[in-house]
Amino acid sequence: MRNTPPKPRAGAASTNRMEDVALEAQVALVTVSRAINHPSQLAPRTLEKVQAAIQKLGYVPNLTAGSLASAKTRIIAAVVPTISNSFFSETIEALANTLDQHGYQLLLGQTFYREANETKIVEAFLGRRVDGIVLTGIHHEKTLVERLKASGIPVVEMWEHGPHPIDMLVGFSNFDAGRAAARFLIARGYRQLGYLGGYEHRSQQRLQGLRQEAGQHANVSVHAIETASPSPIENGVASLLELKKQAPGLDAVFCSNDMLAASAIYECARQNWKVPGDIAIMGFADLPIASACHPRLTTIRVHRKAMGESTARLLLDRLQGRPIASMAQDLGFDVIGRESA
Amino acid sequence: MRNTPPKPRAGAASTNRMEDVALEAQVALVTVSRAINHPSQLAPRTLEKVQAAIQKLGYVPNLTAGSLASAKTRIIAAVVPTISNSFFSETIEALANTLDQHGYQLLLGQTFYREANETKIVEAFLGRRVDGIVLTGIHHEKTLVERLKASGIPVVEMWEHGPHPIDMLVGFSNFDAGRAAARFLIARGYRQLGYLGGYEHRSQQRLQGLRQEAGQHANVSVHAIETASPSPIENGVASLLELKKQAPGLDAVFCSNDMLAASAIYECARQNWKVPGDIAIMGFADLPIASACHPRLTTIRVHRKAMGESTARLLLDRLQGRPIASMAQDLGFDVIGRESA
DNA sequence: ATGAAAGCGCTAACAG
DNA sequence: CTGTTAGCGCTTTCAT
Repeated sequence: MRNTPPKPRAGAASTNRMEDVALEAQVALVTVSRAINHPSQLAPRTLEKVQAAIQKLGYVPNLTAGSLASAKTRIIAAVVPTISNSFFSETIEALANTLDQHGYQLLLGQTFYREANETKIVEAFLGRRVDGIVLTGIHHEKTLVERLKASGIPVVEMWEHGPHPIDMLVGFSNFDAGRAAARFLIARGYRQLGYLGGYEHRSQQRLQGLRQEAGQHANVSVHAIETASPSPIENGVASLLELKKQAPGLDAVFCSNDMLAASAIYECARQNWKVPGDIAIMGFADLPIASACHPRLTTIRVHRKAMGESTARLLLDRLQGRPIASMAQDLGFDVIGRESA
Repeated sequence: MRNTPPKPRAGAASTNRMEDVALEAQVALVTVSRAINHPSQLAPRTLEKVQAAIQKLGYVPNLTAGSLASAKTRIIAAVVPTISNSFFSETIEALANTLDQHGYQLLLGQTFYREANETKIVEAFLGRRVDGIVLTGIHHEKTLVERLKASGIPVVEMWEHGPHPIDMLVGFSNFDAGRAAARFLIARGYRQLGYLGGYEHRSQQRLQGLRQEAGQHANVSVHAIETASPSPIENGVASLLELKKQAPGLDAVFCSNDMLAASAIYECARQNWKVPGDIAIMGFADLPIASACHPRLTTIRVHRKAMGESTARLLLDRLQGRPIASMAQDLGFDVIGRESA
């Protein structure tokens, strides 16, 4: 049935091509293309004919070919430390979902908290000529930043906030979140603050914030233990005990993650420490578990879903040539006072 | 510097092309291609020359073009209900990581527990000519199954087990897991079993298993409440209270998810119910929180990471023409007896 | 070991 | 509104 059946090459697909549809519908190949991509440009009757042919042949357009011809892939790549952390999985979920609704798809990369991985992964994504790139945080290898800036490809950095984005930015200040936590705890009368968190960059920023705010108050001290993993649970609980041993007067602990905080609350129960009587616990993120805890967890809510959605919208606006309202969006955070602190 | 600088088309990339590298290295274009894809076929000196040129120009091969020419995309698509659920995020994490190590990348789709979404998403993936597809579960729309079978594309279904896979299968029997939970609870002396879980298909299978095992014992009853969402926390806790009201003699509850179980344990503390004295709680999955709980959570461990890795390996073996040891892998599960039941 | 030629399946420009 | 022509940048035969 083929028009020109030349010696079929190795990679030759056994699938129907646009030409087959054109033949079937008795129109030119380009008309089929238009029926798919710009249906409004066609006469209703022509459109129908083509659609019928597509239907009949079960034709599925080859987007790879389309991408090559149009220099647009309709793929967005996102790089996060790991999707096992609810922090990022919910943002990615929202991002992918929003993109999907507009015909874009998400290619996923994970760094496992290694900067060098990030550079390598993005390199691979650039090779795929993705239409946009989403990065976690604002700290990247210098070569990566340069490459990205040179490429002119839309980039969104998320989950942090800072003065010199590569391109666009959607996040919040982790430092300020740490300060807010300190302010909250201090206002509630706690004086010996502890910090439980990993070595991850954003956690560290929150710790800095905590320290700086605490430093502005007499009689307020900060005790921190970094656990070995970036967002730990088991280690975290061990660290709580260690922390309490080092600073017996510890009266409140700010955890870098609600899951860690939830585990800490369990550990306090195990130790027979009253929360918040003997020790107050504050979390971070406002994950679902935070409101299920007993006592309910005081925490800092960050807008995980909104970050994903805003990131998607920014990218879509840019790709579709719409004006960008604000290149750097600070979505902030909310201190949620519950029972645990 | 271009060889033939014709009127630059719209989508014309400003990037270096293979030809630019060839010019720079004074070799034929195809030699550059080989330097990248089959370096062993080249004379060492030629290879060096080309690599130097690539380096000098900062050349990044266009994988879209390569994909079109070779009919291979090196992209694997995976569809899960949602990555917000740790169940799937850890499997996807392992999958993506393993694929990445072999030069494959992951395109992510989420159904949000709607079968129809799955069909639509996979359709889009097929348009991208992905090299393989990963599906969650063994229940799909009929049209999807047919399309997939007809396409001949490698498919792995995961997180369940059953007799008629579309192609390959990596998972475990949720039904058997439910039975195992019942057997465990009954052996520990519990008689009025409760079930807390969502309407999700795999949860339902576990409930069926629980019921069927319970049915084989006199004096053992099962009380179930389905919560409104597929894997709920807040509702789940409310349901626990409801369940206990309906069946005051309830002595053990099997939760469809460790997070739900952890929340249930918190709720019991709030109600002043001793766990496991007044009520035993059993979870599912063995998430990190399970071993941090107080009391530590008795649960069923499933091999989330291993499922992702096996899925990747199966796909890679198939794509690279290696023989497939077993097309359907049952990775099983382990009952982990801790303190809560 | 290297090269020349011929597409992969589609979209964009330019007519008509 | 529809068609013709010319590639997108790469990989694959097939030849040397």
